[in-house]
Amino acid sequence: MARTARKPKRSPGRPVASADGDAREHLLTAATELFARQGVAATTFAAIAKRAGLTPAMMHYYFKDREHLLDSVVNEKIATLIASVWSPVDANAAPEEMMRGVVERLVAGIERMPWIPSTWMREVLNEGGLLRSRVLRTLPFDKVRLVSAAVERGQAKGEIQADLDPVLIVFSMLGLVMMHLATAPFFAEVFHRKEPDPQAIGRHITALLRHGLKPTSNKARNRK
Amino acid sequence: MARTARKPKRSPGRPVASADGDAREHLLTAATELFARQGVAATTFAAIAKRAGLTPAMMHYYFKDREHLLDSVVNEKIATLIASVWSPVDANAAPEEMMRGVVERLVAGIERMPWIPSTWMREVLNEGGLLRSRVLRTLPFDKVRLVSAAVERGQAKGEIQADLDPVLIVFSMLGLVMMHLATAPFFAEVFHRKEPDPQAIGRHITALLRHGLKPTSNKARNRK
Amino acid sequence: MARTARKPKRSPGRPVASADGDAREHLLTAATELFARQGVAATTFAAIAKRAGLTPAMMHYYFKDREHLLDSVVNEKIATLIASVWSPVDANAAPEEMMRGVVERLVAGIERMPWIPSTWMREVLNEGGLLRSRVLRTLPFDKVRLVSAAVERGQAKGEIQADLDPVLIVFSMLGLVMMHLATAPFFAEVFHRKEPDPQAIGRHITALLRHGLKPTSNKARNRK
Amino acid sequence: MARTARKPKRSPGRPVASADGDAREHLLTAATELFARQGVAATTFAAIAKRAGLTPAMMHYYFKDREHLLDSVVNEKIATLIASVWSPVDANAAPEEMMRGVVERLVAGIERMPWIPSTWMREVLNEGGLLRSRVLRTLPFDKVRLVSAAVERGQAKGEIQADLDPVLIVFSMLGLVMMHLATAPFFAEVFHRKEPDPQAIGRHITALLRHGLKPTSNKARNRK
DNA sequence: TATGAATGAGTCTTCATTCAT
DNA sequence: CATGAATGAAGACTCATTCAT
Repeated sequence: MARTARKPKRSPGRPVASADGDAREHLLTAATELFARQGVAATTFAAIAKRAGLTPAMMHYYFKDREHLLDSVVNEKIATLIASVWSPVDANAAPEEMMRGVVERLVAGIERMPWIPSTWMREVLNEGGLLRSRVLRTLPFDKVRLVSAAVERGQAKGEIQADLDPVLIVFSMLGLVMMHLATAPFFAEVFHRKEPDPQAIGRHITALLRHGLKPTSNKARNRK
Repeated sequence: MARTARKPKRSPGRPVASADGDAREHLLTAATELFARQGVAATTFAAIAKRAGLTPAMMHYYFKDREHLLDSVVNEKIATLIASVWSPVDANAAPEEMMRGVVERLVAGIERMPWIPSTWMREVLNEGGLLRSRVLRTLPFDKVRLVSAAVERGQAKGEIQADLDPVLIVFSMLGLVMMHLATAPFFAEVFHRKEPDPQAIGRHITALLRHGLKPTSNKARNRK
Repeated sequence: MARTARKPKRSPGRPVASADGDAREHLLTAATELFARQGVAATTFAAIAKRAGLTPAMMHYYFKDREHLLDSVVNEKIATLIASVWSPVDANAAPEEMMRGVVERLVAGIERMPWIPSTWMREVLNEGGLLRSRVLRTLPFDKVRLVSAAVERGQAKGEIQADLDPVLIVFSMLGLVMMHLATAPFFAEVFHRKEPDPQAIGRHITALLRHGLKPTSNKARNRK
Repeated sequence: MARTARKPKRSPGRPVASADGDAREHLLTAATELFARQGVAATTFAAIAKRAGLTPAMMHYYFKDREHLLDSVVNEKIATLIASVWSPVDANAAPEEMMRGVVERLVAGIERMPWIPSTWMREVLNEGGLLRSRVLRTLPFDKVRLVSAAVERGQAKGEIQADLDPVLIVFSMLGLVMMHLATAPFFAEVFHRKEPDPQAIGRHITALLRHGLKPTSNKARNRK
């Protein structure tokens, strides 16, 4: 009896949701949330529409197509974040300064779009990720190279560890941020601790990047 | 559901593929490879079977259904790797020693199972990952806590940076390995460089964990 | 499960069949007819849809799945018949009167839904019948007990044979109706006679219930 | 973990079940039991084999085919019962005597093969029943006509109600037996009473056939 | 006799996509 | 803009059937 056979009513046309007007934005938001939670492949048009209180047909009205939906997510959401993170990079800044800035802006951006880290890990970094090639086209390689070059200069001056790969280190830095933010729920689940807040994670990563495991105190330094 | 006599036109039952015997192992291998490349959700039974030169029906013959297939992957493959990484952890070792061992064994294990990092990131760390709960059950929390405890002891003795979270650091360490190994193809694709080999990545991570960005030379140290 | 863009070659969505509007009702009718002829287990979604000039997918559109379809058949069709048969039963009527009314209304109902007897025998009375538990929930036991009680009163007054089981007799009565109506085609097939019409069967059953094999004695005849 | 992935062992050939030798008979028995419970359409070769402790392949070894299995069930089991019921019919006996004999032998036969009533109702009487045409070929129409003829003679002599159809009455008689025996579990389930035993059902039917609902008049009672 | 491996066909079900209204 | 109806193309899963061993 709990089972309810669907008896479709015969009354077309009257809109139901998106009372505030921007149905398209609602749909895009619903899409990003589901993508983060379930991954792109597992998210159906119907699910997105339902979450926004609309019908699957509306998805096609606004986005035409699965491909176009992904285009919209990347171009209207992810590209914006990327730009906000990398645009301010200044060629003349010190490498550590650059990196601190990038990390800070990334953390800030993710606080506005919490669905980013999960989606990034799943759909961009992973081989076969469904947003990968789209996102790749929006990456500001020139800016990234600016940072690598700064690191190399720092290594030449003896201010940065020579063992580090100057390109990989950019990945390490961003990857640590994404990974820790993306796995915060996992971490909480596994260790039965409360989810670490972004700020705490930021501090942890900064500390790690600055000095690695080694302490900076005189005591430790003297003991060596 | 209708069970009526059904005479096949073509003769079934003639073995065609996997003449070398262990069809099941072939299928499992095909599955892990596709899972790594496309993700679990996007990998169909048919695709796995085809890759092993068999029919979808054989997937059901050996694994019954999707759930059981995932069980098999976790229990027969991932759990083995996890055990090989964590079992040797010795409660009395120094924290850095412990962490070095874990990283080494993990890198070695991944060299035998290159599909691990991608799958781990996508299906274990990610919320909604399809192997997550299964893998969680096989994690040796006691061993992980051993490492955290060692880090805490190190911090108490002033040998390890106090700013680091002793539990998060385990995640950072393993996450760096997984992330760099998983994104090696991405890295190569983005920067048009050859894929970094696991050893190089290992050295990079070790260097980062030891000292962070700071160089270890006297010069740098003195300057402070 | 893989959700990749899929551009249909041929244009979907063009309504083709059941232009007269109530596709759902058509499907339900097709279902009951096939259930009666082949049994529930042997009736596929595809067969039902085809009979109504639609596609299997439409079955899922209207009924979600097999379970819900069966729910619909029982709740919207069988339950209605049952109610029409038993609701009018009056606690104060004489037992023979009650039974005559039930038989009459049942025969009348079956003339509107000729698929009932076959389905009832196969899917309700039979152990393992696929509608059994669903139908059971809709049976008006209180009304049935009213009849049994009336029979018992009749037996106490010596107006009804004491050898009869007052509950079984309700089954005998309904069973005779169902069985004779269900097996009318069988009967015709076996004896190469034309199918007996419901009225003829009704008279036969009434005669049998009244006096069994024995001819009406003078005494009884006079009493009338 | 409860989930057990099947790891087929590689050891062919050694029989497991049917220690007493007659595997074929075991399979046939398993088949009839499942047919009675679930119906023919819903019973798979695998299910039958499993119930007999054998593999589906053995079903084909012994019965070749689904069609041949049904042939075997009818020819080796049902036909035997039918013969035992009808063979003894004596052309010269009184109609009531004939019918009493048929009912008695049928009840006795069913006590040896309790799966008969359910299967008969589902697969023989019902249109589309999967054993129908096969069973039809084994029916002794001459014997059935003997009974009808006797009933007609009885009606001519005024010893049997003229309102009864002399052919239908044979159906009524056998149908009552089959139906009450087949629905005994249903009856018990519905009324929360213990399953009526065949003897009680036999008495009920005999009483009903003899006099219908009417109590035995003094005259009739005295005649006995 | 008996088994395990293998297969093709078919069933249920989901889904992206289209279109008339 | 929005909906409901409709469809074809898969995907998971089942099963009768076959064959080498």
